[in-house]
Amino acid sequence: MPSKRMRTPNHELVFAALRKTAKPLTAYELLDRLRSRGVSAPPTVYRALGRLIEDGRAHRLESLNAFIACTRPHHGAEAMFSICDDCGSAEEILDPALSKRVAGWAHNACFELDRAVLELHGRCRDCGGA
Amino acid sequence: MPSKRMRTPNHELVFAALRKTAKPLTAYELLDRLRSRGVSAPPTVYRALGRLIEDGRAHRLESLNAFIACTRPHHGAEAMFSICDDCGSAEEILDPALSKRVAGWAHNACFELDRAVLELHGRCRDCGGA
DNA sequence: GATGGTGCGTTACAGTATAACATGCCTTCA
DNA sequence: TGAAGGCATGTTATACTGTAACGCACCATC
Repeated sequence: MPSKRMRTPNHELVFAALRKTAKPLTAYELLDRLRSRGVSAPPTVYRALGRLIEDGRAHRLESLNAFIACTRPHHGAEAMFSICDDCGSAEEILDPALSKRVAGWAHNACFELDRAVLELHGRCRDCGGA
Repeated sequence: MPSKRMRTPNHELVFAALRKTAKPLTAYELLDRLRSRGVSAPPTVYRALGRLIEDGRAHRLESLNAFIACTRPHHGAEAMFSICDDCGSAEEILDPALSKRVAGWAHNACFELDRAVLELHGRCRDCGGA
């Protein structure tokens, strides 16, 4: 029998809040935005985030302690981001050559890779990447 | 006139504690280990860590909220790590091709790169990377 | 109608990081 | 000599991030 787990109103509230902004949001920012919708405490937010991440619908940005919606579901744990420290926006990086290079390194080093955290900080095209 | 900033006993205490272990340490683990040496509160540890990082003598592992000594000083912000989720060890990755690929992506995307956070989670050679 | 799985609300707490202010030690330079 | 400023530190308090542990409700199954 496959999983019994379902999508719930809380999951969708959090997901919708993430999608509404271009910037990653912290769990507490999400909480503030959803209090009016009945979300009252951190565990609710964290539980929904955990679920969205499991399901590939959101990602955690480790270097910001923040979360972002993932529109295009992807394959492995290969989620890579560019983060603009000026405007706060973050975008998913899709670069197969880069993914391949990471996998190649792991293979050469006999490292059994589970998850790659790749987050590039700087300034986006609009903010000064002239 | 160059910087007046000096290395102080606190910096060296923290640096020595980091070097004494193979595993990354959190700020509070460092604090516990250094209480007997007179370090009494978080700000002291965080200030020393900030300085060590500025000076290229330590790195922060974003996905662990932990810190590790950097023996070989390096060039840019290119610090990349493999992290074993079994034994807790972390090792610096030196892979020029990978660094180049990251820089290449940034260039193509007109992204002005300041700092790359690259942390690979999995199992090291000893722990199961058979 | 018992049982068990899953999600939720709530409280309390653990873990991570910094603000703000006071003190002391230098160096500089009048 | 001594006033002034920079830097590191000590101390207290607080902010931010994340989880444990409990109890309840719902729903499916048998």
